[in-house]
Amino acid sequence: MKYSVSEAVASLTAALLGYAFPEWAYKPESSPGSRQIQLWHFILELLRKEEYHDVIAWQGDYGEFVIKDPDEVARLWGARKCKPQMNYDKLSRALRYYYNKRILHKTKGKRFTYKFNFNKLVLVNYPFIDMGSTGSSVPQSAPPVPTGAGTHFRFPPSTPSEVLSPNEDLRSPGGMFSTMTRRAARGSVSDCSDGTSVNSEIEEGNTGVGEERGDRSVSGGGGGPGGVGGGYRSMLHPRLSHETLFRMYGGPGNTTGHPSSRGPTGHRIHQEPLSPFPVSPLPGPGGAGLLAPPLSPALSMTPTSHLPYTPSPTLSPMLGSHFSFNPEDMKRYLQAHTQSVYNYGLSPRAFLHYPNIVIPQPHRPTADKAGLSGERGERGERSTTAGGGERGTERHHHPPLAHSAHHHPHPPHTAHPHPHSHSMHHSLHLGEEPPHISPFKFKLQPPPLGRKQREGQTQTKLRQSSLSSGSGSGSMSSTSGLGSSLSFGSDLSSASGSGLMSASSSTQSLNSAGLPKIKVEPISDIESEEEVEVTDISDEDPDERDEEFELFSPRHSRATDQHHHRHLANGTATLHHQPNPDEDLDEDVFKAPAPPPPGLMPFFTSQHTHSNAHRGLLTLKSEPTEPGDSNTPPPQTGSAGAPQIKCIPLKLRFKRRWSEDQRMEASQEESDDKKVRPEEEREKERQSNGRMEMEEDGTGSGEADSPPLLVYEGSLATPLASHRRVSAELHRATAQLSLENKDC
DNA sequence: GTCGGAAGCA
DNA sequence: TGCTTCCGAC
Repeated sequence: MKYSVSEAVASLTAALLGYAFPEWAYKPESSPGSRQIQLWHFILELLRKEEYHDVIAWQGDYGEFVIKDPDEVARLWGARKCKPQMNYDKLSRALRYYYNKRILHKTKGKRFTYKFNFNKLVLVNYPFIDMGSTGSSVPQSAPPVPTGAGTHFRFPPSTPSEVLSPNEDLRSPGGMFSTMTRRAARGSVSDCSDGTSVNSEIEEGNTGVGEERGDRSVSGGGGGPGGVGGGYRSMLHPRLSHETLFRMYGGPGNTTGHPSSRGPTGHRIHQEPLSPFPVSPLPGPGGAGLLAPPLSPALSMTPTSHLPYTPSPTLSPMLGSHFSFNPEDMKRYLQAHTQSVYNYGLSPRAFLHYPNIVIPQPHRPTADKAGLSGERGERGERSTTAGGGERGTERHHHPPLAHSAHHHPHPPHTAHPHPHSHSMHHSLHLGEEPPHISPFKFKLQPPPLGRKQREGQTQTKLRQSSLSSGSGSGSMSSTSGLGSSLSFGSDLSSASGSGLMSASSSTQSLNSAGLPKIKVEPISDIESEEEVEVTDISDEDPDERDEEFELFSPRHSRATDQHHHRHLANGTATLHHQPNPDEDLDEDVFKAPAPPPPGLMPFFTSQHTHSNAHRGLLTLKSEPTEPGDSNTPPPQTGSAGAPQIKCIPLKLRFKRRWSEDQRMEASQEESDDKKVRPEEEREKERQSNGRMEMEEDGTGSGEADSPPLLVYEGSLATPLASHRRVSAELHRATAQLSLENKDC
């Protein structure tokens, strides 16, 4: 067809250009519902052509581009669409429509600067791909964002310099072909004769080229997983499973030589799927190959001016070589992605593309009922220890982001109610490796902006936890959420004081550049516990939730603070969201609960809905160790307490743990008090603490911060202060009951 | 400059 | 559906 050629050309062009931008992104076919080129396609076209870089170019953050010459761009667009009257005002209106579609965002404070939400584009273009574990249940087209674009991008763009490494950046398949590419790239962008293709001539003969490119990428070290024949064209099966994706993107670190690191074709797949774009949904001539995830245009083309290195899209230092997992590089990639998450809205899911990244998973050798008790014991011990750095205690809430190095102690998720939704988990288990506990965890470090507040937050009792999903749109200033570090797979339950540590560590991790960074650090139970915040965006307001990055955005944090955080004694808060079906799939990454230990499965399975699942997660996450929370988490707003749980053992268990912890803490506290304070004072304090606890329980004030899950239906709702005591007792009693329900 | 509603077109 | 056009508001 008319596109086959053009596609091939586009593919080639992209390859030659050295930036892996899936050709499908430029194709009309990738614009559902329209045979006409869409504006964003057009923009991409311009962006990928050097000749237009003086008119429009990638700049700033990942996916961010600036229209240097609005009039010219408008003119080109008008020419392209045969709309001579086109002007920037109209063009910009069209761009604004992308806001709600989440295809594009406006970079506030920067004129003519926008950002692509690649994740969204992917979703748009890969409707059939189950991007998230729960993605299947999520509507593809998220609801419009009521708050408008204004609420987005709370994070000032951070400099990519730290985020991107030249190598990574350049790991595009076709760097060496830059010259050709440029030549080839020259097309008539303003050709209004052909509404479907910007550069019709260029795209001619696209077919087949993609494969070639794919091959090149393999040999060229390109970006890609190369191997994957078909270049950007994807030969994906209509229903690409997560497993497949993982395979595509490399399973366990290549260092492990995991089978999953190889593509279907047997080509080695690189673990660094840099591009936010997954394989093209379009069938490729090659047939079977999965494409190598192309580098994101943003990554490859991202600005050069402020980068310490020059990420020329056309030259890749890495040419001809295979990617080998380099922790440093990986880290950078992660950072880039993180940045995207923070600043650009990319989903944390992007981490899925980084098989080598170890997302701490709960280390539960047995992953059984015993796990809890054991865990509990560990925790208890830890709780008494200030900085316990034991590892392997992280728990499940981590989204199954990566599996390679990181072992998933969880048993097969066969019991999972959402086969599709949690396919990721399955994929993670590909090639079941021996249990391995990652000694490191990756934490998303909030951008600078949040830091200040975060510190403030920390100082303020570390009450607000960042990742909350709030419904309200926050102001830039409210960055409390930023302070939270995301710990994928980190354990919520933490020893007391962990929050502080976490906060400090996070702050620490923030570099002067202010980039959101991925913090790689030894897993500390305590820390992990506190970091749990991350989470569940499922409940967020559709609009807000919509943007993945918002998970990390201050706004969320703030909102969460106000409405969803559960404040932990240690200063960390767990957030919970209100279920929202419209959520972006991206969020699933977070949402997707890691498989619970067998014993807990019932609980999870019972959570059928998205939100429920989340809650389940949250519940786990919030597994509280903090004394302050020990009694009862605040009631979750909305349906939190819904009788979805048939078998409550989990909660009960948690409860029990809480109670125990509380007791322990109390004891400890008392001991401490005895040392330094008179009995009377101690008593006073205890009482005070008790009140606080009760309040946090949900029996008191904490409506805003209602914690999700752990809440017991029965215990939660005791609004009256007079009932606090009773409630506490009830909780304890319940905890006891948990023993009975243990086997539920 | 940016936003977003409204109406209209293909 | 995806803009295009117009326009008032900020």
